[in-house]
Amino acid sequence: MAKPKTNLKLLEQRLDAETRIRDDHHLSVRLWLRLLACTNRIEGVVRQRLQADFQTTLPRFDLLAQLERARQGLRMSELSQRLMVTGGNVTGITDGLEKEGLVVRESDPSDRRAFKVKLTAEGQRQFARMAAEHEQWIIGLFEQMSTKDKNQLVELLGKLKSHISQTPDL
Amino acid sequence: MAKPKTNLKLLEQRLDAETRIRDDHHLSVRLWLRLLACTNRIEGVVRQRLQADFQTTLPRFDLLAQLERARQGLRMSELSQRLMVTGGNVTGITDGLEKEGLVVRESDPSDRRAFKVKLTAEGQRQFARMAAEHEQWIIGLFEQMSTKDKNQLVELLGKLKSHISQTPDL
DNA sequence: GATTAATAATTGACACCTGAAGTAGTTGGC
DNA sequence: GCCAACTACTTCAGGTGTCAATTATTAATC
Repeated sequence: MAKPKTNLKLLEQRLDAETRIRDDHHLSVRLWLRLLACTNRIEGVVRQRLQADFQTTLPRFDLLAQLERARQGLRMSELSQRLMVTGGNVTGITDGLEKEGLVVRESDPSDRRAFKVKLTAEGQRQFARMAAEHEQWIIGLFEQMSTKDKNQLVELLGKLKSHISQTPDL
Repeated sequence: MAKPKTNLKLLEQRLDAETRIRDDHHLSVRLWLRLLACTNRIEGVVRQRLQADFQTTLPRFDLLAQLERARQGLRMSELSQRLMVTGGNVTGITDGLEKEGLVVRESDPSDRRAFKVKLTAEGQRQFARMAAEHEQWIIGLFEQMSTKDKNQLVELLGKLKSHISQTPDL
């Protein structure tokens, strides 16, 4: 095998290209780490305050929020989809909320395998209180960022979301 | 008390202002939900693949990654800070990794309360294999986004991060 | 040098979350 | 009508995460 003659110009171009690619890769990782840091921080604050002010948790709050928007009630499987968690998990959280009287499982006459999960009156009251506070927390966390920057972020994250939703599971 | 004469122009301005504020609040919530959706999606993909390809988990991977960058070893408390999780959690994950032989706790002669946690040779081998794959996953997930957009996102998330890091715990 | 306060790590109780296996009810051919 | 395939939900085991309490050691104060 003959040793190939090196073409400096080409080599330089190739190195530049590789550098660019490597930088771009590095950029992706940096982006991911930053995304994660921001999300974890905000989630942590919200979780702490839910605990401190209302003695409840984020997953419970999220489940109530879904029911609030769907007064006719939701099936366990619908909750599972909307909350993006597994069915087994929804069972557990619903058990807890039902025990606290914030939620009921009503058996669905049209399909005896399924339930309609609904907010109780007490559940509605409690959620309303929490939701108002919760919104203020979110607003507060983002308030130092300009409206322009927020709009840009929403825009860019929208792109990202549509791209990654194409990546298949597994 | 004289009934104030309504100034339509001012009233309109005020309504506009309130609308703007309400929209901005809505914007913050939308931004938060989108941020969360993106992060959860990516994290889910990474978690699934770590499980499928390496029979391991994200927290274990993260802990190994910290040790890889700190060859001299890290204390449990340092791991706790860097991983942004509580000490009790680090104990558990380290227990698992030690049982699998990827990590060792070396007692620190300068402070008999503390350990230096270090990667074993096997730990280094396994992590190297995983890290290479992992980087490709991240690159793949972001590859449809332009370098310009990625740079902008990193930028904006940087701002967000610095703002929210000012929010005090509790 | 003895007491007190602070620090490093572990433990235990509880909540989440997943994936796989199990139960009960529905549905679509045949 | 019957049965196989599917669907709704629960259960269980295992890993992750928190907080509060505990143990062991070190540091600080007197």
